[in-house]
Amino acid sequence: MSVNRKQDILNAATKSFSLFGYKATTMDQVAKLANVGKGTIYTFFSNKEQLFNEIIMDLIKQMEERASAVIDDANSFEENVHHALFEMLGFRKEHQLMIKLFQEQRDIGTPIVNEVLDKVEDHILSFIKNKIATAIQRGEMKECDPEKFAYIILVTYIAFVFDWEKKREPLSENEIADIFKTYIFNGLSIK
Amino acid sequence: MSVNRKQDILNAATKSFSLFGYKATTMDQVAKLANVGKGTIYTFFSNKEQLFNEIIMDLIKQMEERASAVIDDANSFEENVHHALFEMLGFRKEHQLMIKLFQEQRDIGTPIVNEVLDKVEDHILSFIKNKIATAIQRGEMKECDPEKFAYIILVTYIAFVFDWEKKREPLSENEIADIFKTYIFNGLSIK
DNA sequence: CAGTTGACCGGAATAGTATTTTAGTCAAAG
DNA sequence: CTTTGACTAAAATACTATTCCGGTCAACTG
Repeated sequence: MSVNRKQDILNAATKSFSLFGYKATTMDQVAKLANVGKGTIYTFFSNKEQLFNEIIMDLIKQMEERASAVIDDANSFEENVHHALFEMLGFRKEHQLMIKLFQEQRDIGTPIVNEVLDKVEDHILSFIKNKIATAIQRGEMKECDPEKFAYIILVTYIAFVFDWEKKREPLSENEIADIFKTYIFNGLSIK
Repeated sequence: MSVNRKQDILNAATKSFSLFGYKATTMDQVAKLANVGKGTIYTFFSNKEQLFNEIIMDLIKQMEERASAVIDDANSFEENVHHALFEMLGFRKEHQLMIKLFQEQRDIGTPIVNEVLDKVEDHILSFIKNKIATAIQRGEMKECDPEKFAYIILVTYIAFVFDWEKKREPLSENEIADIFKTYIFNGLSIK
């Protein structure tokens, strides 16, 4: 018997959620994958939803770590935002669990999945908001409402990274960076 | 018997689509509302989808007329875009048929409705694109890619008019105009 | 006896089937 | 000729039977 059954369960559940989504993952499945009895899961997690939430919290933490890792105080605010956002959106685009959850949201609309993806978006938004507020304080950009500006940035990034290419030629990372430089940051940065 | 049965049918169908949506509107229903036999509908329209399309084409025409009506060459490009977009989005928000179709897209996802709403969006996009191209030619704004810029404008407007208020305080028309002035047009207009 | 387990329960989802509805046709009526 | 509504086949819906699954807990184990 493993020494860290809680982690085994988390790993098994993550794998199963990534492979089959939230709805199609059964607790029996997770128990089998984790080599524990089903009852054991309920000694660590009060129910399926809480198990899921714990995994998502960790995922958010990972995203923020990756985004932070890519931010360099030597760079301009604009460059940092771009790198961080690309890191986060790339994460969303590559990470198996995220992909599966987006599918599930589109195809089934499982309420718990909707909730969780909302939470992820909130975290990204407040991450950007903080960066903006800091940049203003440091005098790197003009005064503005960080919440609204963060919203514009996120909405536009999502549009270009995910929606644009549904009906048009996909854009490279550099093209998207250019779009932001030209249309969004252009009037707001202080040179 | 009415002299213009085709128009009667169009009116009846518009009413029914507005009230019940595309899927829940039956051809029997339309026939009854229009006071014609069901067969008569098929002498003017080859099928339900074509009848629907004809109504939508007219709707698009109406939208463009309203948008054009509100554009004044004496005003700045920015003001004109704002007024036109607000007119169009207001139209979408108020027009009974549009409201019903958005509902149907959300709740059922009827493919024909998706198609049609896509077409509406395309028309709005190319409307904005044209305005941008003209503004550039006239030297009212800096050189830029009209397609991408139109996309940014539409995406951001939709986000602030429809999505922002799902989780936040709704914004007034003036606040939204200000947001665009501050964050989007700021760097692009030529004063 | 603390920690673990899987058989078991009830409600929820799904599959299978019967019934109804509806887009489109066409022979008859006007 | 144009108009019509009864008709048809296919699709949608309602209904029922069956399976599935989250969560529990009495029994088991070391």
